[in-house]
Amino acid sequence: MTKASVSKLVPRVPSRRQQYSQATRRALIEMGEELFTEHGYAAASLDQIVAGAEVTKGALYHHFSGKQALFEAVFEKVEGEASRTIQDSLKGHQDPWDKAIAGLRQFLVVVQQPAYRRIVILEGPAVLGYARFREQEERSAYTHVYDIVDSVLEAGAWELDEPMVETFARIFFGAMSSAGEAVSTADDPETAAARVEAAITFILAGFQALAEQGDGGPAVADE
Amino acid sequence: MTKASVSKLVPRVPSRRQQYSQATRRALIEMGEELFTEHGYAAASLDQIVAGAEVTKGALYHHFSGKQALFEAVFEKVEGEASRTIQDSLKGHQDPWDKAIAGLRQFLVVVQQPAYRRIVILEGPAVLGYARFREQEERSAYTHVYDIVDSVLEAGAWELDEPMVETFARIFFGAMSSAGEAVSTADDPETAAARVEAAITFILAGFQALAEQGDGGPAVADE
DNA sequence: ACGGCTACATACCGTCGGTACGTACTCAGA
DNA sequence: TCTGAGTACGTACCGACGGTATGTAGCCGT
Repeated sequence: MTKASVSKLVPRVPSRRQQYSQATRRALIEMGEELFTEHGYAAASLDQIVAGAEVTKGALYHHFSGKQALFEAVFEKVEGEASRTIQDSLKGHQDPWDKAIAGLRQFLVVVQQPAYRRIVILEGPAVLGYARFREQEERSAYTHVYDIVDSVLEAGAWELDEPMVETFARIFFGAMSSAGEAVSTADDPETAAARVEAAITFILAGFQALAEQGDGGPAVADE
Repeated sequence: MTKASVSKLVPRVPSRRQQYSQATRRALIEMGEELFTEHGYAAASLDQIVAGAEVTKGALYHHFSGKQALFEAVFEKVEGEASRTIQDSLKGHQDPWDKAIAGLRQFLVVVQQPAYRRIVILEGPAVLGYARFREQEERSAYTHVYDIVDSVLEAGAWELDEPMVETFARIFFGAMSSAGEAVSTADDPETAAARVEAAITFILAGFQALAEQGDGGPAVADE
């Protein structure tokens, strides 16, 4: 085995040069997050960002292929952090309904963070385009929603195929994004969040009621 | 009464000059709709738009204060047309549940139109900002959703205050926007739409089940 | 020790949104 | 009918911004 192949298998201490490089990269992403959050994608200029990170455009274009690539890196960071806090909130819950409520609560917290609102929800789709936006989403926040919805539907003992679960997951994800946005812009976010929780709980209670009365589950109408 | 005041009270035939002016204004909005839909807000340049409308930037800036104002005019047109078709679809239905399904169906049709998807759903919030976006929305599509949700909840005989209805309306609006987007990007939009309809119908059935078993309705938890 | 390559910095370009200003044409009033 | 004023544009230009081409200092393996 050659030395080169070894260096790819065992974790290596990054050289000082590499450490510095990673530091400037992080600085760019952090300034990007800050300025994109504050001013939005279009209004945040690269000159501002590189000035804030105390580097030049040369550095930026060395690390990223352009403005959109920087935004994507920022997006990944914000989305990843949010996803992680949601995932954490699910631990310690076994009952699907409890998990659903716990995840909902944490999501309502996340969605009030300015960076998440602006970068992920508001400008993410428009800047990245739906395709890339969903690609990113599927690997993080949406996954949790899907899992939760899947558990809840399974608890109802309905036998649904994957696309149907997917449909429910999309619906709930959209519902919660919209609700979250309403919460974060409300005069009193706390009671607004409580209302959303009540509404979702009510919808879930409807599921339970249907399960108890032996409903056959959602049926796709024939054309 | 002076002649001037009369001219403001009775509808007047617009002068030839005014007619021409309105024609160029419409031409600008139409080209804006076309290019914003095809390339997106940022990538559609004013030069392209005025060239397509066969006028110059002078004309554009005479009618609109800038690019964003033009977009807003386009937004209003697209949103207004969509809203009207939804409103039409509600006629002839009395039962709240029927109205809900009819409205949902038409919304799923509307949301597959490229102009509505791109301009209203995808880029609307980012370009106009949440505040103005919601302002526009409240006057059109969202209003129908609110009315339908209100009817459905009233049919359930729950006594909900206005903010609670508002919360449900937001949730359903978000759910349907997201679902609609999923439908329009699906390989087979028709069956995808059928799935969404089944899912929403199922949720509404849950409401009915709760109503029948005398559920007290959604309750906001105390802190 | 040294050649090469990484990680930037500098200078510059084209495009785009926006503005300032000029002008032809319309239309109400004398 | 003539006229003056205002509307509805057209033309020329500007600054800012994203992106590129090129130069270079310093680390790093050999």
